[in-house]
Amino acid sequence: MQDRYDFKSIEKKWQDIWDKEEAFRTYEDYDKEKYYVLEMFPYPSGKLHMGHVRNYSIGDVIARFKKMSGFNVLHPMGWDSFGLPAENAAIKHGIHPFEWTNHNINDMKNQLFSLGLSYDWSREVATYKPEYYKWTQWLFIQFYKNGLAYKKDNPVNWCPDCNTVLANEQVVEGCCERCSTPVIKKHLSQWYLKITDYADRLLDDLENLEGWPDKVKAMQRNWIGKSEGVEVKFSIDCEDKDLVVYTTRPDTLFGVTYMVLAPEHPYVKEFTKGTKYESAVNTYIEECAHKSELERTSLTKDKTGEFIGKYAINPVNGKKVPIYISDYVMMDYGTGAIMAVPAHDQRDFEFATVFGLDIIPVVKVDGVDLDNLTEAAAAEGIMINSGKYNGMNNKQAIQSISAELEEQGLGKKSINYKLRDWLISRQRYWGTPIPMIYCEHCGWVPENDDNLPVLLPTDVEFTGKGSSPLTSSKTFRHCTCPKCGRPAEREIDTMDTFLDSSWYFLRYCDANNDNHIFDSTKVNYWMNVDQYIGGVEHAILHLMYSRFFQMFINDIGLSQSDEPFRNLLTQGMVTKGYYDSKNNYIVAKMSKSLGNVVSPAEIQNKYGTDTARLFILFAAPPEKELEWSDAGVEGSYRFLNRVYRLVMDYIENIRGPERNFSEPQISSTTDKNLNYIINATIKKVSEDAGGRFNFNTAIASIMEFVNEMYKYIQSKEINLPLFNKAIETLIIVLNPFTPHITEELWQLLGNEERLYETKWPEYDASALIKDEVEVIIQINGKLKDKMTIPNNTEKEVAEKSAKELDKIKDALCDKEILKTIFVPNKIVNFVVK
RNA sequence: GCGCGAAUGGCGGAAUUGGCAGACGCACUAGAUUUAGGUUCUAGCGGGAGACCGUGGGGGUUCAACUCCCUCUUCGCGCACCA
Repeated sequence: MQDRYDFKSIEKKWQDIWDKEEAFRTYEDYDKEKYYVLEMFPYPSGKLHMGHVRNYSIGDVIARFKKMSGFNVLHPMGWDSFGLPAENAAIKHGIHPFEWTNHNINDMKNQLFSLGLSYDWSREVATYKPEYYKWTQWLFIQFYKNGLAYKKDNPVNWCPDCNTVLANEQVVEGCCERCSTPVIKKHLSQWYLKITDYADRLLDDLENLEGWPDKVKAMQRNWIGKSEGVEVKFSIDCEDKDLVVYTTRPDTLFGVTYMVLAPEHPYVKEFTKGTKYESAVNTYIEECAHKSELERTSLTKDKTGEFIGKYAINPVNGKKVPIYISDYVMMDYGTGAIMAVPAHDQRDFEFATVFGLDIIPVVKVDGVDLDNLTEAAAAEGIMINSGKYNGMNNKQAIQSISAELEEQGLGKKSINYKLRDWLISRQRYWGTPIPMIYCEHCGWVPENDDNLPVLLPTDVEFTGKGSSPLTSSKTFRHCTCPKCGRPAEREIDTMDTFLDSSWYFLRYCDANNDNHIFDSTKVNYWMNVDQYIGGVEHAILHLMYSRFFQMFINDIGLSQSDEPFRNLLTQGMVTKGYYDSKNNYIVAKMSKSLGNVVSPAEIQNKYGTDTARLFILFAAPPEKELEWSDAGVEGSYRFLNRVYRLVMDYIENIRGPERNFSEPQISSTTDKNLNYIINATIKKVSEDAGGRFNFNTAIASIMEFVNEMYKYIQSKEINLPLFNKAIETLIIVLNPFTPHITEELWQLLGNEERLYETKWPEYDASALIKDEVEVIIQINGKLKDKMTIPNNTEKEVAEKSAKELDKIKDALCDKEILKTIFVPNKIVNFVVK
C-alpha cells in the first residue's frame, strides 16, 4: 500500500467523469421537491482566492447533501462580468474588455472545475453577453414604463479618479468605495431608479426574513433609515414666506433658540441678496461647495456657520429667533432646514456654544444639572419651560404637540428616509447600455423591444479621460426615434453593474431562453433561493437591490416570490497571521499588499482539493472568521490518508472474497458500540451539515467515527457485515465534504453506482439506545463519582446504587439528605446539609 | 453616539433543551516502528502535591449556570452632523 494516496490522478479522474456524465445537470421536475442553493457569482478577475474557495465549498456541501437527501437541487454558477477592471485593462494594456473578460472567465472556470464543485454548467450566465444584457435592458424599460425610472439633474457623487458618478451606497466615508478617492459633488443629468417607492416594503419585509442574520437585517434597516416626525411651519419676520423644518422632537419646540438652513437652501441667496450679510454668506457657501463629502461630514471639526440677517417666529410661543446657515444641515434630508434646540441636541449644543446662543432646557432629565449643561440632554424626561405642557412626560408631549400643530395647520406628521433613489448612470464603457433614446420632439423614449439588445459598440477608444467612452463611437449615438421616426440620439451612459447582478438568480431558472427574460412557470418552481451564501460586504448594496428587483418583478406579475433569498449565510473572512515591520504578530484578511496570501492552487498541488475543502470547512464555523493554518491543513491531509488506509486495508486484508453482505447480526458489546457510532454519526452529520450548517462539528464527528473504527479493527473478531456497513457509511457521509476521494473509494469497494447519486442514509434510532449508561453522582451539584447502570434505571434503584459507592458513602455519612434530584440516565444529585 | 456580535487550555474551536466544561483538530511530551529523518502506531496533555480551583470581572436565580437575569470591562464589525 502506498504511503500517501494519489490525490492528483484521483481528483482529475472524477472531475472528468462528472463533466462527461453531466452529473449535476438539473431539470425541472415539478413533482419533486426542489432546493435552490446559490453562491454569489464572482467578478471574473482571473484569479480564484481562498474566499471564493470557502464560499463555493460551503455551497457545494449543501448542494451535494440535499441532492443525496432526495431534493431536486438547482446549483448554478455564472459571471458578474461587467465592471471597471476590464476597462482599466483596456486603457493600460490595450486589450479589449471583451477579450480580457473572456480570457479571465476561461481561466477561472478551469479553477472552479478543479475544485470539484457540483454545478449545472448548462445554466451558466455571464452579464456581459448580449443574450443576458438584452434582458437587463428589457427590465430597465419595464421600470421606466411603470414610472420607476427617471432622468434628473441633481448634485451627484462624482469620483474624479474613476471618472464616473457613484450611487450613495458606493460612497464609503466620503470616498469612492473602489479607489478611496474623496468624492466630490457635481451637477449632472442622470438616470435614477425609484427605490424609495419601495422603502417601506423593503423595511417591513425584513421581519419575515427569519433565515437572515440579524446583523444584515439591522444594516439594511439602518440604511433605509426611516424616521417619523413632524414638519413644523415657522413664519419669517418681515417676509411673507414660511420656513418649514422637519423634527422628530416637537416636544422641544419651546427650547428653540435659533434656526439653521443648509447652505444650498434656496432661501439663503434670496434673503441675503443686496444686504450687508450677502458677501459673508456667499463666501461661506463657496467654502462648503469646495469641501469634499469627507471634510463636510467629519465629526471632529468645530461647527461653522453664518447669520443671514433674518429671524423666524416660533409658532408655539411667538418668540423671535435668528436664522443661520451651516454645513451640518444637509439639503437632501428633511426640508434642508432645522429648528435648533441646543439643550437637547448635541450638534445644536456645539453650534450654540461656538456662536454664544441661548440654551433653554425644556425637558427635565433625571440626574442632569440643567443649569450647567456640558452636553445636550437627549434622554427622556418631564416637560418644563413649556407653558401648558409643563409636567407632562416628553413622550406624551410629542403626541400632544404634534396633534395641536396639525389642528392649527402649523404642522403635519411626516416620515423621512435616509434611503435615496438609486443613481444608475455610469460614464463608462464596460456595462449594459441604457436603452433610452432622446428625441427633440418626443423627449426620452425607450428603445423598441424588437431592437433589443442595444449592443455595446466596438469602435470605441479607451482613454480613461473625458466623458462617456460611448461618445467616441461613430456608429452608436445616432439613431431614429422609436416613436416618430425622426433622427434621435441614444443615451451614452451605461448602467451601474449592480443592475446586472440584481436579477441573475432568476435567469438561472431558465438561462437559455431566447424569447423571454425567463419562463414564469420555471421561476415559480425554483424561486426563492433556499440558501444564499456570500460575503457580508454585500449586506446593503447587492442584497437590497436584489430585494427591490424581486419585489418589482413580483409586482409586474413575472414571479410569485416577493423576496429573492429565503435564507442567507454570510461567510466569514479568510485571514492569515504575519509579522509586521516591528515583528508584531498580526492576523488580517489575506491580501497581496500584506503578503499573507495563500493561493488555492498552491494548496491543491501540495495536498489536493479534498484536503483544501476539508480544512476550510473544519477550521471554523462558516459564518466566523477563518484563520489559515498550514499545520491545520496538514492535519486534514493526515485524516484523509487515514481514511484511505482504513478502507484500503479493509478491501485488501479484511474483507476477503465476499462482496454481498446480509443485514448485520449484532450481539457483542463491541459490535453494539460500533453500530451505535455508525448511527450516531449519521444523525450528527445530517443535522450539522444539512440543518444548522455547522460543518466543523459534522467533520469532527466523522473523525471520531474513524477513530472508533480503527479501535474496532484492533479486536480480533470482526463482524464483517457490520464493519462493511461502517465503511460504506463513512464514505457516504464524508462525500459532500471531500467528493473525489470518497467517489474513488466507493468504486474501489466494487460499486457500479456513482456515489453522488447514492441515497443519504437514515439512522436507526433503536441503535442509539444503549444497554448501559454512565450516570454521574453529585452532592450539592458537584461531581463526586460516576457509575454504569442499566438504561432507564428507576430513581429508587439508581439512588440506592449511588449510596453504596465508597466515595459517596464517605461523603454522606454525617450529612442529612434534604432531597435527591434524579435525571434519568444522567444524574443523581443529593442535596445535603 | 446608534446598531450587531464576541470573550472558553499554548492555538483553532466543541458543549443544539440549564445537567460530566474542554469533543475534534493543531502544537507539545514520552514510547514503539525505522540505519536516520519523515511517515505510521500507542499513551499523555486546563491549573494544583492535594482538598479543590477553573468558561473576561462582580453580583443574582437554581439542586445544578459557558448556557438565564442584572452590572461592569475589553475587543471586533457596521452606520453616523439624517434633525
